[in-house]
Order: sequence, then C-alpha cells, then structure tokens
Amino acid sequence: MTYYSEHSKVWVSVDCIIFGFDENRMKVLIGRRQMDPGRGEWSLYGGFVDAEESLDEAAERTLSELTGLEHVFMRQVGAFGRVDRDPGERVISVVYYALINVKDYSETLRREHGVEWVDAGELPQLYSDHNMMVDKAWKLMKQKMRTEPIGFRLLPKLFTLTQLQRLYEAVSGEEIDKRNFRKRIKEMDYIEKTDKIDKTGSKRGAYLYRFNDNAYKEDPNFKL
Amino acid sequence: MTYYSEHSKVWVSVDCIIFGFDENRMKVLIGRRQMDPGRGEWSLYGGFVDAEESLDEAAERTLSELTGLEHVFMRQVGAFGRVDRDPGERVISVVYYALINVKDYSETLRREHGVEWVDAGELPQLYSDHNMMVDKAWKLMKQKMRTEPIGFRLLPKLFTLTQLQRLYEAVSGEEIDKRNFRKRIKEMDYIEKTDKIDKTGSKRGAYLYRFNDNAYKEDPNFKL
DNA sequence: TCAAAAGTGTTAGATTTACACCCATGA
DNA sequence: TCATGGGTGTAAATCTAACACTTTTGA
Repeated sequence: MTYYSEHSKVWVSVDCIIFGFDENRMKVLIGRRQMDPGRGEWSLYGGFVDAEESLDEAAERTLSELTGLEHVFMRQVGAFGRVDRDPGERVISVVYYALINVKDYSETLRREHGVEWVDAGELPQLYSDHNMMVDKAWKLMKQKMRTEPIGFRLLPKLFTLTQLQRLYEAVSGEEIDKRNFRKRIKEMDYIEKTDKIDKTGSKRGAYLYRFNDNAYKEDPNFKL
Repeated sequence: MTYYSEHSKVWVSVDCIIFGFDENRMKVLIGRRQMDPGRGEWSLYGGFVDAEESLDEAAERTLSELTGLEHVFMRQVGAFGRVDRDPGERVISVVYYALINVKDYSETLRREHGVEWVDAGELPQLYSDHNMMVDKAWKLMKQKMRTEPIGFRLLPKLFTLTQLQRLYEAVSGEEIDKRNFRKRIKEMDYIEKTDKIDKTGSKRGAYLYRFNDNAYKEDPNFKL
C-alpha cells in the first residue's frame, strides 16, 4: 500500500561539519572526495540516509564512521536543496555540525580516512555547496556558543581558564579582557575549579576547571 | 547514468508554518488534513517536493498555492526525519515559516482552502510531528525578530507605533514600556514617521510609520 | 635572574529600567 | 464632559568595558 506514489522520491544525504579547537584556532575536518562526481575535490564528510534510519541517526552514524566517536554534540544546520547542487544527481543534503575534542580523535584513524583539520577561516573551495554549509554552520554554532555552554565539548574534560578564553576568542574573532572574562566565569557555579594544576601551558601552572552539567541544569543560565 | 543507485530514495515534503498577527495575538494558519493517512486531523499546510524544484521553491509554491501571495518572507526551520514520523510512508519534511500580513490573505481564499488562524499559544494537537515543527519555528522566529527587522512583514505597510509595540509584546510574551519602546524606535532612522494618521484605533488618531528597507540596509542595526 | 603565563579589583561610562502626566477627539 | 488611546522626559540602577601590577617557576 503506497499513499504518495504519484510523487517523486529523491536521494537524501547528510553532511557533517566537524569542528575542533587546536592551537588556539577553530578547525574543520575536511578530506578529498572519494567518489564520482567530484572525486578528489576538497569536501565535507557525508553519506546517504538509509531507509531505516532517521536523519539524526544518519548523521551520528556518519560521524562515528569517520571518527569512531559516539555521544557527540551535534546539531542540525538545515537542508540544502538546490536542484543542481550536486553535479551528478539530484540529492538533498541535510547538514549537521559536531563539536569534538581534537585529542579524542585518533590520529591513525584520521589519516586512514584521509581527512585533515583545516583552519575554519582558511578553508579552500569545497565540493558543491559545502562552503555555504560551513558558513551557515559557523554562524549557528557561534550564536549557540554565546548562549549555551557547548564550548566545553571542544576542550578536554579538565581545562584551564586561558584555554577556555582562547576558545571564546577564536569563536568571536576578538580579544577578550582576561579579568572581565574570569569575573564572568566565577559567577557560573557549574564551572568548577579543581585542585589539579596544568603545567604544560606555563611554568607556574594553572588551575584546571571542569564543566558540571548537572549543576548547570539546576540553574541554566549562560552568557559569554 | 546514475551515480548513487545503490542508495535508497525517499519522499521529501515541505510544511509551512504561516504566522500572522491579528487582534494583538500571534496566529498560525492550520487546516484539516485532506489526504490519507490522517485525513481530518489538524495539520500544517504542506506538499511534496517535485523533482525539478528546489526546497525553497517548493515552499514558495506551497505557500502561494494556499494564499496566492508571492515574495513572502520565508525561512527554513530545518528537516524533520524520524523514520516513523509519517504514519503512511517514510517522508522527510523540510519545514519553513512565513510571515504574512493577515489582511493580505483573502478571506474567500482562506475559506476555500478550509484553513483557520489559530492563536499560536493555543494550538490543538496536530498531525504527526507538526507541533514540534511549530515549536521550533516559533523559537527561531522569535529569535530572529529580536535581531532583524522582520516584524514589519506581519503589519500593514503603514502602521502605528502601538501596533508595532503590541506585536513585539505578543512575540516576547511580556509587556513593554511604552516610553522606552518609542525611545528605541526613534533611534532607528529607517522606521519613518509619515504625516498620515490612523483614526481606526483611537479618537485622537495616531501617526502612521513605515519601514524603509533601503535606509535599513545603509545602517543595518536593529535590536528590540 | 628573567621571561612567560597566572592570577586578581576598581572605576567611569553606557545601557537599561522604572515611572506619571497632559493631549486630542468622538461619542 | 468624559473615556480612550496617543504622546512625551528624567533619574536611579545595572551592566559593561577599560585598565596594571604581583606571583610563580623553569630554563
């Protein structure tokens, strides 16, 4: 029994914009496209949506295929549906962005898939409309980072305040005053100081902090 | 020649959340679903995406089919893709919201299509995941209305400051101080006072204002 | 001993909020 | 004449932004 058979079906793919933070820069994971058409062009990592999986599941599967990671923060960016966006066939693509900690992604696996971390501000021309996808994802991510505590997904579980500040500087594109920044952090009780000290960033060492998600849920207000 | 033939195709539809503003309330246009499955349930207005049209075009076509209106402000909300979201078949739906001036929509046409303006806060249960769609569209629209001058799409070309204020009150859900509101409006040079007066809202009459899009583009900053 | 990053408060300026009365008109 | 919505300014409170020096330690 088919209800909608007079209408035409299309291929639907998902494309993932995987953001990372390394050396004080926001990075995006891109690789050379491995299939025709467009083989060899720089491209986001994606895949087709199977008949028996949701869009979110397809995005999670695709991300996990590439990185081996699960339970990653992902959000949908939207659907891209120009008729000629794919040079081969008509394909509608639903785009997601993900935030991962670069250190959680095995270098071996990364090389096996032939993908690279590239500065978000210095992306080459990408396949099809992938640059537009990144632009939109970047805007959404930026917006969300201002109002929700999602930046921690890009850092190790324990991080220094300087690391956190550099992250917010990279996302906002401007320098942040150290004292004002720390003042605001102190007001957020769910950003907890530990007694651990990181000595890799300085001789003196800096206290390590942790984001406490349960504490956040009790008093969810965030603004940076 | 087919590149992606080993993958499966799906139906893709668009659903439109059409916002209006009337009697100081935000409204959404809904109707009784005219096809199986779900015939007779309250539902958003939608349609299938044709092979030779983009998603944006499909949304515009759908809106115009229902309202006869063109060049309407529309934005994509996102793609909804749970496998079982449609009780009939697997259909991925790409959702758009539109802002129209209720007065621009012919009552005759509205009745012909059997759709109604319902208070955005008092929607009945809708077909499938349509309530989730409205929730998300509402959030996005609200957010955008704070930072971009799109509210004017819901008002006549000429409007009084009280009308504008009521609109922003309806969207934000809280009362706004009249004097503070007008102070902010005065700073936006692209909201132009005309010498026309509206006497329908009060005995004394109120000046009518106009949004000047070209003037806005020269100095695009808006915040309410 | 010195270079390099960590850590810490105060003050001026800008923005936001609260608030009350007179005006013009049609019924 | 009076009820109704239109129109206007000021002051307190809050928030934001600017700013500089001391500490610790490994090289």
